[in-house]
Amino acid sequence: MTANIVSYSNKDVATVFDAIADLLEIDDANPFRVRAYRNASRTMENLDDEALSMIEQGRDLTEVPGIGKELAAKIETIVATGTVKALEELQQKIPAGVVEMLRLPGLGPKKVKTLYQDLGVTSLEQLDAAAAEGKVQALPGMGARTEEQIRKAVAARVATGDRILRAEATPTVERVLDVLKQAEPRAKLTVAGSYRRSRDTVGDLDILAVSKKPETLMDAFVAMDGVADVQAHGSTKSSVRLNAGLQVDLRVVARASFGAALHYFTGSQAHNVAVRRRAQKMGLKLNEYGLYRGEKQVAGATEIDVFEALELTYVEPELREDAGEIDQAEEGGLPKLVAQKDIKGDLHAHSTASDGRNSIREMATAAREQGYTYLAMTDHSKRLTVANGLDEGRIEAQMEEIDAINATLDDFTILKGIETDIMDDGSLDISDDVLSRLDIVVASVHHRFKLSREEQTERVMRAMDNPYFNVLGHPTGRILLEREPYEIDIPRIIAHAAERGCCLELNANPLRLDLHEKYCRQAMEQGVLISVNTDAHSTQQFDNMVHGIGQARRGWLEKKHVLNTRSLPQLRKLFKAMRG
DNA sequence: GCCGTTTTCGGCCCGACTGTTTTCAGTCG
Repeated sequence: MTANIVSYSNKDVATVFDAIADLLEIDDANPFRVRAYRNASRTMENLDDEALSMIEQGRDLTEVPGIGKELAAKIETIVATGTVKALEELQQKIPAGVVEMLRLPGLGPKKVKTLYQDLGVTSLEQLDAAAAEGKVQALPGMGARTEEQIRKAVAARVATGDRILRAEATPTVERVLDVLKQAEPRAKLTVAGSYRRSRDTVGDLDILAVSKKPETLMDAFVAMDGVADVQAHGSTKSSVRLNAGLQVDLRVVARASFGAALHYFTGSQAHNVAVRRRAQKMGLKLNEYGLYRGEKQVAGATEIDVFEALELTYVEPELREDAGEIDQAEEGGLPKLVAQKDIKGDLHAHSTASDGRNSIREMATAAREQGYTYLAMTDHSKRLTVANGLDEGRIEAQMEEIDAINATLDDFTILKGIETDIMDDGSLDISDDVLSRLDIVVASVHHRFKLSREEQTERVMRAMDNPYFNVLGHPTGRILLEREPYEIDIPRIIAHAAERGCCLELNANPLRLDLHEKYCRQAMEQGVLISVNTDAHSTQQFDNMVHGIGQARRGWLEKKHVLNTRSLPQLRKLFKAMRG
């Protein structure tokens, strides 16, 4: 046995395939070959089973849709070595910095190739310098405008990253809709794109409008405050980049096309491709103006019409990722997704006792205003000294305080809880005696993020074995755009939770949205309940539930799959069973 | 590179806007 057994995950395979696709594009390969790699990358990322274990079990990778003989062989090589010859050869041919240029808006594979081959540019810095010196406009197919665009794009790239939190984009969405509404009060306005699909982060914003005066809307749009750069300004489509770096697209269509346009503009691209292919097979053509048989529009005014004409039930935006939703829609088997109104209470919240901003009573009042019937107070426990975590004595005092407040409430209940720390060895940092007297125990990892996958997984599984353990808090510890999840085998955790009968949290904090949708779906399939909690540290943060619900819906969860859609008596019964 | 109730070869979603062109390629979503 060697000391360092390294294996590579589906995620690594996806990364390699994407890199190959980028390089192939620049190398002027067959676009459909490029697409095959892109599709395979997406497929691998969403695949439930790890390729490595599939291979070990002797399963045939070509059974996975979009994976043929060639790609299956490459996957085998990648999971063993982390790379593959095809990638290495392309990397020899094309330097890494060239790929980075591909990410700039306005630059695609053809121009990047020209810049690289004719000017020898291999980094953003070199590109900017070449543009500054006027070398770019001398190239075939490029002019002064291209050069100017490149300089702006490089500056914007340096200033801002790629994507922003969905929650962070919300004020911009509201502001843009407001500007457009004022310009043309009769316009029908909708936000589409990944924002409408409730993705955790968004790369740009897509606004759709129905209006008889498209020019009025377009003019107001490109002239609005905060526009740094107008990238396109047409009669039905415009595109701007805001000062903050975010790109916003506006599309205007006629009423008869609204549904088709909304569907098209909502995406995802992969979903659109799959639906259009279905239309094609039925002898129809789907575009943003409608669904057509020859010249005749057969649907398009509403999304429901379009789906119906394609013999599909309505697909909620959150499910439109080409992840099996089309097959299910054909069979009428799509889930009835959980909604905010189904939530009866929040099971993870903090007060001033640890690091929260509001008292228990204030938190309870705010939770009640959300329409909830219960709230679990789960302050931090003693190991987390920076958050003024509670020891056993303070927990007992808090239990008494909660009893006293509950005595004054008639239609609302505060549950006694704790967010206990999972220690290095998988024990919990509060004694079983005290845990046994609480209504709910949320347990979380707050330190030692760098353990190996095996160690971290074992640690958390041991914590779950504690008889008073109810919910695993923010199971992977990810912070969006900031911190990767720690190494942990979530499918194993899910299997263990199924055995043990305990729950996983979907933390609704927009920075976390942890558990990821993919694992929500896996948990659901194995009968593990998900608790959608805000982890509120102030009364305002109860509003974060909407983000958690969005992620839950992306994870195909129905009301019955979510712990805190249960009434209080049902909840108590479940907790009792967990301890039984 | 994948895929097949029209095909094992020849297809592979579809259209708007821009810039550099004189009729269209490139890019984007």
